[in-house]
Amino acid sequence: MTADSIALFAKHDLIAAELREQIESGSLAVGADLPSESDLQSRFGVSRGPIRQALATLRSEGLIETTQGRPPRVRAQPLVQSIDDFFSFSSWVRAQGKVPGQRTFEIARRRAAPALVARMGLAEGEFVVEIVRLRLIDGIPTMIERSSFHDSIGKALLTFDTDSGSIYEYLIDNGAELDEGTHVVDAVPAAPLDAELLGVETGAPLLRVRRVTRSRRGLILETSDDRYRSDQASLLIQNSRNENRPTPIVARTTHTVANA
Amino acid sequence: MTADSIALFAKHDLIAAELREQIESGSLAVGADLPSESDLQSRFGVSRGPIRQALATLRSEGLIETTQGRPPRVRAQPLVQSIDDFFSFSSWVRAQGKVPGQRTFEIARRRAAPALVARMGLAEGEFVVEIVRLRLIDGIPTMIERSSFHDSIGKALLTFDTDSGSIYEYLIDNGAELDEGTHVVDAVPAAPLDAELLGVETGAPLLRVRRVTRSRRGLILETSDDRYRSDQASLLIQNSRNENRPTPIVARTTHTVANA
DNA sequence: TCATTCCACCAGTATATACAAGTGTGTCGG
DNA sequence: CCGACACACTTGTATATACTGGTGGAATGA
Repeated sequence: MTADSIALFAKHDLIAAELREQIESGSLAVGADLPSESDLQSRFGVSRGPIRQALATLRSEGLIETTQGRPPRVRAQPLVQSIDDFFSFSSWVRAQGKVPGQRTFEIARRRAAPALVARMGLAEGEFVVEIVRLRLIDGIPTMIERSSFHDSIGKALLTFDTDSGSIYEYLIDNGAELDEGTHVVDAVPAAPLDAELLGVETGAPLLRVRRVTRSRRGLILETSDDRYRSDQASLLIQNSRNENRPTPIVARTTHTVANA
Repeated sequence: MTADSIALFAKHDLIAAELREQIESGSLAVGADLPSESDLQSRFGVSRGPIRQALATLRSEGLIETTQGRPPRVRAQPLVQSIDDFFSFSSWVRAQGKVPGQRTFEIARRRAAPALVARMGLAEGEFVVEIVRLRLIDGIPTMIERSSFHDSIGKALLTFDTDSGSIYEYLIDNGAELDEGTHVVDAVPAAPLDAELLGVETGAPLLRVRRVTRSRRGLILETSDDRYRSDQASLLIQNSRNENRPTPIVARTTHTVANA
């Protein structure tokens, strides 16, 4: 996990972080019981509130499961990705111990095409910065990325070496408020150019992820059309009817995960 | 929303349900402020704890967003599907005001093939119940479903009219503990048979969702391989870097949603 | 030996209270 | 007229306490 520079001053965040690290490092084995809430209270020297808040965080991340009457348990398959790993290709690949790569084919600042004007809610004639890149994992072509950035943040990209690394991280570091994203996932046939770059046959099925990224105020800052070689990447969703974990876990995977 | 027979006795659940209904009915408009926590305390006659728990639930569902120092606000695009709508094709289609349909091609009880033995963690020679169905939306072929059920619950299906409706709902009503699911999403070319049934060309890209459904105790009760016509259905994921809403929202959509 | 009962422990829920920290408004002064 | 400040209100965080109901193992009895 990358060091998160977000302030973690609250006790429940510190407690959650410590327990999370123990789980991810294997210090708390899969299936093992966590200390009971009262144990955690005395260990961390806090009251029950922060303990429960920390456990709720881990539960929402799918790392533990809780049952009334029993201590919390470490869940099997503690697959968790940080939100950055979902937004950023580079961060995702590195989190899996592999090496991300990219080859930029085009970066241009131009007036948005009519379809893009509608999709991004722009005024006619507004500029956007468009980038087309091939993304690689350990040198293997994996994804074609076509992004359009709002001019306000896109201009910064014109001076950025888009072959050097993560646009997402660059923008975040420069203060861009890429806050929330909507992703629509479907399957499309590979166009001739995409097929050649990805090393598949024309018409081969690709997993397409179209993303719209908004600022906190709802302004659309980026739209993207990412097409993955489906033998290189897939999407994983874990969800539960159990009221203890009402929200799903979503992650990208580099290959089909074993059915544990 | 279907009437949920799950017990909702806790006050925070009742409060969340009432606020949720006000949001979904439009009684609380998008962007409008919710009453402050102290207002809600006096309105519902409870202390601050259950109020905050209810708000946390709505926040995790993406219905509201909260900021320190300001009352909670109703989020734009309150797209929420119940968990049943994600597990059950029929429930999902009906929730969108459309008519689900199904044509059963095969239902059989047989010894599990070696690959299935491994995938479901069975003993060699164990029986499974396998079902192949074409699923339709308003009469339009949309998905090919190949499911394998653990014998313990599968036997009940042999006396069920699998053309009549939702297997999932039938099993739940009969006490099956289908508790959590893992879905792996990728893209595959249409096999000749699938292509014919779905009305697409052989090799056309299909969105494949492979599901493993487990009981609360981790026993694998069902595995399924669902292949969608990608012009009929797609997957939608909303997530946020904002710490207020750490968990994503996942939903199936019947067509590409407009980029609002 | 084995099933049943009992009980200590545990998480879920709820109340009351307190302080820190962010937001927005209104007032005051230049 | 407008900027700076103060203040009321709000959510975030934390403590202390209490009760309810589920779990699992130990003690009990047939």
